[in-house]
Order: sequence, then C-alpha cells, then structure tokens
Amino acid sequence: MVQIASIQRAPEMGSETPHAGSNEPQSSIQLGSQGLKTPLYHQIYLILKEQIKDGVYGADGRLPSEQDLTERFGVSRITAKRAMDELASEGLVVRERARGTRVIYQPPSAPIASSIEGMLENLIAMGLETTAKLLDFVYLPASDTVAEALEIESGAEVQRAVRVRYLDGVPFSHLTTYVPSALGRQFTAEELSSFPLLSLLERCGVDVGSASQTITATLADHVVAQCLDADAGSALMKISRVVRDQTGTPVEFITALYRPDRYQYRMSLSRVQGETAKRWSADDNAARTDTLKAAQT
Amino acid sequence: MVQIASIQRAPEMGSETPHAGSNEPQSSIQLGSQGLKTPLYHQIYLILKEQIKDGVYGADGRLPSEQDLTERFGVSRITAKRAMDELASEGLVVRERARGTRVIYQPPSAPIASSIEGMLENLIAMGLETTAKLLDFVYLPASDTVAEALEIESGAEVQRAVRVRYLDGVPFSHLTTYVPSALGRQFTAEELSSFPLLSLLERCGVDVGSASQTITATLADHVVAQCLDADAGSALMKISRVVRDQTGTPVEFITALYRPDRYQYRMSLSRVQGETAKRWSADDNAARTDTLKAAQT
DNA sequence: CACTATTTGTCCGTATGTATG
DNA sequence: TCATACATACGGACAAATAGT
Repeated sequence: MVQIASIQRAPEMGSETPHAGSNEPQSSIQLGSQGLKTPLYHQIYLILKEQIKDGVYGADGRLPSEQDLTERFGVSRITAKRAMDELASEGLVVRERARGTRVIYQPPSAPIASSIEGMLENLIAMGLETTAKLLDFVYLPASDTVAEALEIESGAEVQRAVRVRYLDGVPFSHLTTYVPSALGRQFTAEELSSFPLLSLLERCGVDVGSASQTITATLADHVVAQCLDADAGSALMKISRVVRDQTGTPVEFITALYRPDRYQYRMSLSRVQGETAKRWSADDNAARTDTLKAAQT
Repeated sequence: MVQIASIQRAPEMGSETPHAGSNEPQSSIQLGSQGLKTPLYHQIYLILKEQIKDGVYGADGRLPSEQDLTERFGVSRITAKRAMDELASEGLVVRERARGTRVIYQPPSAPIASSIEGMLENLIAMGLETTAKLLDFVYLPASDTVAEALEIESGAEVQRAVRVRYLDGVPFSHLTTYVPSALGRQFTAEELSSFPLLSLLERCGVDVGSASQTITATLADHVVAQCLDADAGSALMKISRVVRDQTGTPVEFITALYRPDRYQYRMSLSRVQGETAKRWSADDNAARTDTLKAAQT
C-alpha cells in the first residue's frame, strides 16, 4: 500500500493514523553543510519563516514544539528554542508556556501581485520605472564561464558591471553583466547606472535579436544579501541570460538575482496538439513578470 | 573609472556620492556588529573566491597582501589571514612566505547539460522516463490557498498527493498536487504512482486547455530535503501551476520543488517589434527543460 | 482534587569558534 | 603567541502553566 512519510503534517482532523509504525530513525537531516556558516538556529528560523508564509501552519497556526524541532533537525532544544524566539521577536508567532507556539501573522489576504504588463523581462520599461546603483564597473579578462557564454576566447577583455536595481526605493534585483570590451567602451559607468544595459547596447547600434536564459535557485551569500536587504542563507531566484544580436553573436551575459518575495516569474501555457502527442506551448503575450509588493520587513 | 568595490555598506543613509578617483578604499564592511551572522573571515573568503573565479587576479594571480585586506575590509590581520588560509586549504591559492598569495586554480570544465528535448515541462515524456514514489495520498478540505487556486469554496474536499519523482534513480522533484475531489475519485493511488497526473486527468475525460505557472525559489525544509537527498536550508526552485480545462475550470494545482543542480528552466526569447517599443517574445519551440548532470557536490 | 503529559521559561556548566588587541 | 570577550551549540536539570484523565 501507500507508505506515508508524513512527518510534519498540518493539523487535520480524521485520517490520522496514530503513529504508523514507521518511526524513522532518520536523525541525519543535514543542515547547512553547504559552505554557508550561518548559525543553526538562524537556518531553522529561515525555514520556519518560509513555511509560515506558505501557510503550512494555517489551520490553527500551531508550530512544532521545541522538542519536535530538536528531533527533526537534530539540534539541541536551546537551538530550536532560539529559532522560535527569533520568530517571536519579529512578531510572526506568539509563544505561550505550555500552550505551544502559534502563528500570529496574516498574509495580506492575497499576496497582491501588481503586474508590470509587457513582455518577459521588459528591461526598458523596468529601467524607466526603477533606479539602479552601480556597485562595480571594471574591465577584466573573461573567465572560462563568461568566455563560453559570450563565445569569445578565454582571457579576452570584458566589461563587468554589478548593479542593484530598486523599485520604489526597495532593493529588487542584483545584476552582474558581462559585455565584450569593444562594446562596453562605447558607454560610461555613469550611463550604466541610469539606463538599462540593453538600451545602451541598442543605442550603440547593436541590433538585439534573441536571448536564451536559464532560471534556477541559489542561496544568498552575505554580499548579495546585504544588497537585497535579505538574510544571508535565504533562497533567491537566479536568471542567467545570454543576449545575441541579429547575427547570433553574443553581446551580453547577465546573471540576475531576485528576492522571491519581491519577484516571480509567471507564464501562461496552452495545451496544443503536437506531432505525436499533446504538448505545452508558451503563450506569447502572457509570459510576463510580476512584482509582488513586499509584505513586510 | 569606478572603484572595485564588491562590498557594500549596510543601509547607511546619505553619502550617495562615491569618491570618484579617490584612492580611499571605500570599503570597510559594516559588520562585526550584531546584525550579521556570518564570520568575518568567511565573508572575506567568499568575496575573494568570487573574484578569483571571475578572473580578477588572472594576470599574475597575485592577491592582495594580508595588510591590504586588513585596511580594505577594516579587520584585523589575523582575520584577513584566515580568509586567505581558507582559500589555500581549498587549493584555490598558494601562499608562500614573503612571496605573497597567488591563484592556482583552473575552473572545471563547464557543467555538461544534457537536454531533455521537448516542450516546457513535458510531463508525459517525463512521466514515461522516470519513476515516482507516492508519499501521501489523502482527501481533505481545501485550504484558502488551494481553494483560491482551484476556484472552489474554501473547505471543499480535494485530493492531495505528494510524490517524489526520480530520474535514473536519483531524486529529482518533489510534487504536491491538489485535485478537486470529484476528479480525484476517478483514479487510484496506485495509478498515481505509475502515471503522470495529467495523463490520468485526460484519461478521465478532462480536456486540458491551459495552465499558468509561477517560478520562484524557496528553502528546503527537513522533509523535502530528505526526499530530494538535499540539505535542509538549501535553495530549491519552486514552480506552482494551475491547470485548466478548455472551459477555463481549474482541474489541478501543483507545486513542484526541484534541486537547482539537477533541474533548470531554460527558454529562448526573440526580440520583436511591439506596438510602442521592442519587446521580448517567448520562442515557442525553444522553451524546454534541461537536466543538468551534477557537476560536483 | 490529584496525577500525568506537554510545552515553554530559566538556569547551570562546558566546549568550540570567532575576533580583537 | 597570549589573554580576553563574545557568540554559538550542546546537555542536563528544574520550574511553571496548561490540558486531559
């Protein structure tokens, strides 16, 4: 039959098999061995915080006890307690002796998504409505990764710029761009902090034709975290994109990092009949980017 | 020329004016105080590591001296030394007395991406080439979030299934699906662990028409981490999708979690002329999902 | 009213790691 | 190298509030 490994389950009535035999001797949930030296209690705090925001404890808002966390994360009770105390100090939960820890946090009903209409990563529109701060601007030899993306020789000179983009004064994205040196020399650092890179390239005569991008996730290191006003060790959305001109020559390689609570990638799909079977097709006018109003913090 | 400052001060007000051309290293990190949890030496280590990877010291591979770092980051020499020792212990640099610290690092060959050709989130193809394990299968009242996604009344009965999908025996994705009860009753838990949910729905007569999905990032809690053989607190890519039939009625709400080192979302874009300005357009046949062979870790 | 189990609050001591001077 | 301070993390122990039997 179906084996249910429901450890943390939202409080539900019924169908509650009391202690279904499989008392997992797991005990080896590894925390934070991924190179980040974030304190244990803070890692647990981040996980719990996200679960709260996802409404995992929405029913009666009851969080696991300190003892539960002790067993599940393999830490001492003091450490588990500190994680919950940190939640309480931010007003996300209320802790009462002998009564447990309950969520006292109301997600603004609907996480209001104010759409920036237009196409996917509408850089120009975004650029006009936002501000950017230039953190770094330097010419350096291309690393292998950058060289491969831009299809140039490794070691060839490229321009690297690191910017933070703000929306309504709130840090929004962390951008690292690489441009072949010859192109980069055609604009200045000052222009780069005022205009989107893409519009600068088009002004330089580049006829932008296509782009390919990869979306993934990564952890915030302390440098990026500071830029985005986020916690080190929190999850970020990462988009890497190579932009090419009409001849297919790469003109820009960009890596963008976003706080997931302030930016999400949304798209619509249609189910169409393919050659052999039905498949998904991306709706053209529907792929767009949305900005979520920051709930708090 | 803008100074190389990959370091940012904290939300300090004012002083928006960088000292252009000034020799003053505008870079002491605002830390050491209470706000940051990451050790100083490790923060510096991360910054240096990234600079090395970007080829900042590519010429002769010479890193700043301990004294340089001491001044630049505003820390003691011991702390600067530890950061460089950490680099050395990882084999990134070589330290020689009175000779300084040099980069001895060759980036590994690019992580090979073996594409699974086909359309965006080609569920059926994936379902046929992978295995799935059913972790949970239960009927329960819809939470507010689920009810809103499926456009049903909060508390109406829905079927929830939690599965882990494996690719070549390696845990690949963690799927939580919600289906209206009436639809869910038409197939069994056993079928769900063998066939993709979408094909089961189509077998039941559902004429799948469209879907809208949101891509974001989140942290792995201990439960998901165990399922995906990852660390709790690591970053995961998260895709939430509402699938609708031809009439626009939601038939499925799914939340999928992926390890970023095993799954990435890739798409191609074209630059087309819009009504007012040029914009990006999603290439239809190019949006696809790729699986990356684990490069390391 | 005990009695018990939970759960949180508080305290102790100890060990290790971090950072400065 | 040493001394000092502070933060982190552990284990143990006890007390206090709450709920159920």
